[in-house]
Amino acid sequence: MNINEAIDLLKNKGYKATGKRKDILAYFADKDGYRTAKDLITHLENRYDGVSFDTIYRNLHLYDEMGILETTELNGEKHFRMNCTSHHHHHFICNECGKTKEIKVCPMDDVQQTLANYAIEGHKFEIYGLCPSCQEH
Amino acid sequence: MNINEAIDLLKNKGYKATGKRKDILAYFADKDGYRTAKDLITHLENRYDGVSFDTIYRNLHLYDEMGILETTELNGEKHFRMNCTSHHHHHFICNECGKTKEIKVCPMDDVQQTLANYAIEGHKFEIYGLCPSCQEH
DNA sequence: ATACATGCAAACAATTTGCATATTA
DNA sequence: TAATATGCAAATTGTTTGCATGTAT
Repeated sequence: MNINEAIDLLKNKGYKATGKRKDILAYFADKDGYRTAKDLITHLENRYDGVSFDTIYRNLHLYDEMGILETTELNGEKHFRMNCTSHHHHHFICNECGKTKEIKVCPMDDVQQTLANYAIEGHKFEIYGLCPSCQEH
Repeated sequence: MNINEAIDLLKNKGYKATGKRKDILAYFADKDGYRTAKDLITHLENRYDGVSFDTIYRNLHLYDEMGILETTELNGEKHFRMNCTSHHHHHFICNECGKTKEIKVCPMDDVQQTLANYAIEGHKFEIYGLCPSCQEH
């Protein structure tokens, strides 16, 4: 998902592509890791006088529902990143810098038959640790 | 991990096996799913006049650190269940009743070599959905 | 008796909401 | 202009902490 696709999606659904909405998209577009609402607001404060958490959260939720962002919960805080809808995959998440590395393996393949009578609505497979560069400290 | 093991562990580490600590253990001992602090307090309120979240949380954390309980985070709330230290495994978690089903497959086996230069500190593999009985609604 | 546990009250942090105003299509 | 977005302030929810008191060993 890139910025223009996301903006089109917004417009098609009757939402307005405001400056802040675009800036939020731009913020996530060039990051390869999960970021929190706090990360985002500190970034936005540099270019706007007043940015409020309510707007941030409203838009993060909107983007999440629209599938523009993906969400994960870590230490009681929600973390967001651009959604790569093109192919299903999972992430290694660095505990230090938050960067992610894509994992192509999806364990669900091995588990489907084990859960034959269960209605699967979702799953999560995440690996935490230190990426190579964060180990050099 | 059963109640008596947990109580011994407490005592060995110099902690006291108080009535509430035992009741908390008893609460989790016969559940096969994750429960929240709120679940626990509603249960305890029936047998105690005053139970406070601070005590609950203090003990849940203690049990978590001691490895008596395992924790997962779901919808901004921490969920706890008895830790089955005997063998490493994962869970299907019912979105309706919270019950879990054990999954023997661990996807980490397939991923180790992909992350050769990464220091893995933990991982999470959880499957969400509806268990067979919760589908009959 | 003494160290650990608890309750109380209050603080915290992340997130959400109502409502009036501002902004985009 | 008509519908949607935003800011403000305040409320909510989940969780944590300090301190005085209570309790298990």
